[in-house]
Amino acid sequence: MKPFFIYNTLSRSVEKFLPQHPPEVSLYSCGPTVYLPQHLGNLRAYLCWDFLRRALEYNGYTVRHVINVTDVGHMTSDQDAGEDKIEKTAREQHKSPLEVADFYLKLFQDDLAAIHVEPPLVWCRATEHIDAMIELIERIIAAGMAYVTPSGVYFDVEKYRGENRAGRLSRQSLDEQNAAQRLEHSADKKSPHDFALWVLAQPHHLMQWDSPWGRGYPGWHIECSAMSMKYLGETIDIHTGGMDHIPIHHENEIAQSESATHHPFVRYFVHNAFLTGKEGAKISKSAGKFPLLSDVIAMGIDPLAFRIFCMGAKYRSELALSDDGLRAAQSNLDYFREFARSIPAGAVSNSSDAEFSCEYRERFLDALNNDLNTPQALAVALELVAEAYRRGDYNIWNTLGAFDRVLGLGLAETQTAAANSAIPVEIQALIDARTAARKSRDFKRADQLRADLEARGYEVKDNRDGTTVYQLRHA
RNA sequence: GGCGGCGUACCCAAGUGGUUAAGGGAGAGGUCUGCAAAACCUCCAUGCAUCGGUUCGAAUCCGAUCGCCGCCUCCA
Repeated sequence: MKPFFIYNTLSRSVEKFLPQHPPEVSLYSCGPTVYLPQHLGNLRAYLCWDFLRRALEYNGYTVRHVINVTDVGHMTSDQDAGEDKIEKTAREQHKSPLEVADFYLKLFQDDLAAIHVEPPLVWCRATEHIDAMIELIERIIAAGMAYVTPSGVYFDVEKYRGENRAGRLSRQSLDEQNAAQRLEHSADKKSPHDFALWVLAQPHHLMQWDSPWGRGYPGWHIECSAMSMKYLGETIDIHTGGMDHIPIHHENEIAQSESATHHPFVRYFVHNAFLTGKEGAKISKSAGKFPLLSDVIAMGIDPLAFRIFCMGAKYRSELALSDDGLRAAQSNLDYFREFARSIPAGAVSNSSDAEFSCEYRERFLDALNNDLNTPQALAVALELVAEAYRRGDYNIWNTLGAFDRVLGLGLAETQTAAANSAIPVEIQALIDARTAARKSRDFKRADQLRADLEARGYEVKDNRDGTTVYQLRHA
């Protein structure tokens, strides 16, 4: 078994991956706040983690994947009071917070399904884990690392800093962070760096729960700590998230978690770089306009082409969204599918692949295990198919099938659909008529019949050996 | 101001010390074909922002310069 290497933000270096309890791997991904549709940049993040998960599974690991859903406590940064994002949308749309969260979570899950992101073992929602959060906050208070005030329970960052543990992820000392602005509406905080574990005295907040400190709601960071511990244990193998979460969210998660448990919270922190907009600008929800999967589909691009598009760049590199890039990915998708549809039945049932495929298997695994080098893995898969065509030896179906466990393009389904698609009688009649027309060299009529067939969704191709193949489009 | 990242062909993008700088898309030519499609073949960066340096050897390490971007406030 070849070792898997991954970049760990904690050490700022590529490390050999060693889970605590092989072959099991605990994987926690910071999930979205469900108050708006998730844009393509969000989707890229979950594609990155899907590639990670599938690569680990390809290596024989069993992955326990948990994704959280933030449906309370995530504040806007409006200077004034700051409003809960979910509640803000609820007000604007005249819905309840629960309706808003349900609606956008469903939308998100539908998008993930369209790009073949495997569902996690657990989707966990903040509002359904209030008890776990309260318990954890109690542990933090008991450890002397948090204090209760009339406006809320705050984590004592100064005290934590005394233990010389702050800033490990971001490599920034607290003094370097310009936190002056943050004091304004939280005079109870001992230090501007302190962050809320539990918020009190916000009567206008729609979502409130009883707690030992009074009615209120949880701070944003505590949910990830509480839920990852609940489902994956107090030390998890891999925690993923966007680069933007390194300096605040993940620092705080580490601080509060380790204060409570006194042992490491996460072994490998893995962060993805952003998808950038068409002008090289960052895509962000707060900026207002952002591209969605539905925009891609409206361009005539298959959602799975977006999957390939994202596979074409490393998770740690920024990726520039572009129409050309999406179309290039669509070409790749068509190429794989065309191979799957036209592969001879014998090559599908053959259990032993051509010898030349061995080298590709090795290169594919090496690419994945080298810090999840998906662009290289994709290149290997494309080259494998090209070589099969070149040699006229299509006995690579097992290898390609193995690759597709990571590529996630559903090529087996494409093949099955093409093989099982029955040609209706009236279509067969048109085909026969065209064949006859070609034989009598009435090409005008043959071309007319081809156009008819294409209008009905059938693609007509004349192969080298003179036969003609007909297949459903977009199988 | 502080922290961090990036700059590889027309476009996207691998490669981070050592043979001819992956792969895809676009483009050009060709094979096949009645035509087309598909597929395959050939061509497409003596050069990796610029200038220095280290080295037997650098896109890859170091320094400077220019340009772009992110974070430090909600964001994957």
